[in-house]
Amino acid sequence: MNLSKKQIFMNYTAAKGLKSTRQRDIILDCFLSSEQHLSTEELYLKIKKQNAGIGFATVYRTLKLFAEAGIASEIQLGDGQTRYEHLHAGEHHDHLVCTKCGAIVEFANETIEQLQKDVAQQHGFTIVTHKLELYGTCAACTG
Amino acid sequence: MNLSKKQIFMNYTAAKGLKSTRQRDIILDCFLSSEQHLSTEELYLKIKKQNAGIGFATVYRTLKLFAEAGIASEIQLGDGQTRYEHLHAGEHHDHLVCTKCGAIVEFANETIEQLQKDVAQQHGFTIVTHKLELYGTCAACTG
DNA sequence: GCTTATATTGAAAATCATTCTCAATTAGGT
DNA sequence: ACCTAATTGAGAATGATTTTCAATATAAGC
Repeated sequence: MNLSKKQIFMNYTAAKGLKSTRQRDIILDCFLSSEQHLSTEELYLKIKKQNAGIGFATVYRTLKLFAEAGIASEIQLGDGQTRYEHLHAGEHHDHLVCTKCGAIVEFANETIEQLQKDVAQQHGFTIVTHKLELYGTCAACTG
Repeated sequence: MNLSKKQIFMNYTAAKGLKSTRQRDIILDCFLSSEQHLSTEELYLKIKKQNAGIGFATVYRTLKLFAEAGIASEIQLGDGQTRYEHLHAGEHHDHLVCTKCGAIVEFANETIEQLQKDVAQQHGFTIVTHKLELYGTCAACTG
């Protein structure tokens, strides 16, 4: 799976005439081996531990590149930081966010997706993406 | 309708021991007479045209106060700016956003709301709020 | 393997939206 | 009118992200 993500990214950079660099390899490995929903800064700090000397500007740039290449997608969960999650082709999911402990749970619901399409059609919109986030407290924090 | 929003706000400030000021009156009037979804900066510029000498810090502060008072709510539509919309008690709606012309259409769908609650319950979450945005192109821009 | 053109990098400066600081002003109760 | 606390405006400060730019590294051509 990681192999194919790397493939996709290499194909993308090749097609765009971009170069393959040590930094991008390191950042990609680190991203792929990370849990979901890391913010740019969190990933930057993680990378820095293993490989000093990679600037945060490069991490910002590279994550944007991952998103362009289609192997990552940006999410904003209301804490003012952009996070990136792994993107599996054709898949889509939404988020439950615990406002107390910050836990993030993913879910997918085909019926909701379909209703969204219906709503969009009623208003003449052609939907490209959507964002659905449910904010509240998780089981542990609700106690 | 505007009268009752003013009432709600006056009740809120009174209960909190806050004072009623010229600036807050102007900002409230301007907000109430504005279209939905204005960003803080847009509202600030609109106010400035009519009443020079109101600082942007005051507009920021006052809009936050409107949100606290329950007559406005903050929304983030992915353009990096916080927008405020009129909040009608008990009502909730979501947004269709045209990524070409920036048009924003509101919609409400009871079935989706119910499904969200179901999903949350399945994961043990107690939902407080949610955010649903559909991004795509509106009828005019799709052509 | 060396040259060359171009993409990339790191560091610092710049930007953008928003918040904070603080001295000066103002509202509201007494 | 007087006092106390809330409010204001301006600018500084903040935090996340982007840009700039000179130095460096990569891929392609010879």
